[in-house]
Amino acid sequence: MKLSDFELDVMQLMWQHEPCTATEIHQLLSQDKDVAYTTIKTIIDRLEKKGAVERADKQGRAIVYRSKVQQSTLSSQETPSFMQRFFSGNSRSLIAHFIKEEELNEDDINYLQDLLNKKKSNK
Amino acid sequence: MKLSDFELDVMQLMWQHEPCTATEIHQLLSQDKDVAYTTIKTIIDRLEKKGAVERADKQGRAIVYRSKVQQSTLSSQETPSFMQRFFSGNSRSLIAHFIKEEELNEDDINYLQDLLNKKKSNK
DNA sequence: CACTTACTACTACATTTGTAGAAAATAAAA
DNA sequence: TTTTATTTTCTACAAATGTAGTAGTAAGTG
Repeated sequence: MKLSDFELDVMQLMWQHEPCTATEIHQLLSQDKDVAYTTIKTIIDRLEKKGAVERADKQGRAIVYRSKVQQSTLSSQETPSFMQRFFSGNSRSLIAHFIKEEELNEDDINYLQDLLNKKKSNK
Repeated sequence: MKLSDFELDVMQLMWQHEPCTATEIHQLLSQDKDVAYTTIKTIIDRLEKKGAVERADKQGRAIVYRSKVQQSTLSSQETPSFMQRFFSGNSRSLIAHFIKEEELNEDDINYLQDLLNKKKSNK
C-alpha cells in the first residue's frame, strides 16, 4: 500500500487517537497547519478507498474511523527504499546517522546497547 | 529541496557514478527496471531545474552531469519526517527497528556500540 | 415540527510525477 | 560531404496529490 505524505500524516494521528472522527483529526492537525476540514475529509476518504482505514461506528451523523493497517506494516514496507535512497542501502551508516543526530537519553542508550549485544551473541 | 521517488533513485546513481551522462544512468537503471531513455533524460532535466544536478562537461554531444546537492544534505532534510511518519517521531524505536531488522556484521556492531558509548559519556 | 448546524458526498482544479514520443541538432562514419 | 546514429529539447498525457468548495442530509434544538 502506497500512501502519500499527507495521507501518512493523517495516519499518524489516526494511530495515536483511534477510533476517531474526521473532525477530531482536523482539530489535531489544525494545531500545526491551517487546513480546511473538507481537505482532511478528502484525505480520509482516500485512505478508506486505499484500505488504510475503515468505518468502525457512528457518533450522531459523524463517522468514527479506525485504522486497518498497522504502522509497523507500513514501516517495514517503506524502510528499505528509504535506506536505499538516503543511505545507499547501508544500514550501518543509517543507524550511525540516527545515533549521532537524534536525542537519546541514558535509558534509550542502554536499551540499544542491549539490543546490539544480543545481536552479536546471536552470531 | 523536495525530490520525488524516481528522482531520488536517479540521484542515488548520480552520487555513486558522477560525473556521468544520461546514457550511463539509463544503462545502470536498465539493470533493474525497463524504462525508456527519454524518461531518464526527463528526470535529469527536472533534477537540473530543481538545482539537484548541474552540467559539468560535454563528451561529444552528450552532457556530463554532476550532483549539486549532497546525499547527506537530503538525508538530514528527510529524516525527521520519515521518523515522524513511520516511528511516531521516536528515534529509539526507529533505531531499534533497524538494529533488529537489518543485517549487521560484527564490525558494524562494534562500530555502533562505540558510537553509543561516546554518546553516553557525552552526557 | 420547523430550523439550524455539523457532517458527508461529490466535484473541481492546479501541480507534480511517471512515462515516453517526435522533432531537431550534432557528432561520427562512410 | 552526405548519411547515420546518438543526444538533446520540447511536448504530451494520465494518474496521483494537495487543497477546498458546494450541495445535500441527518441530528440536535427551540
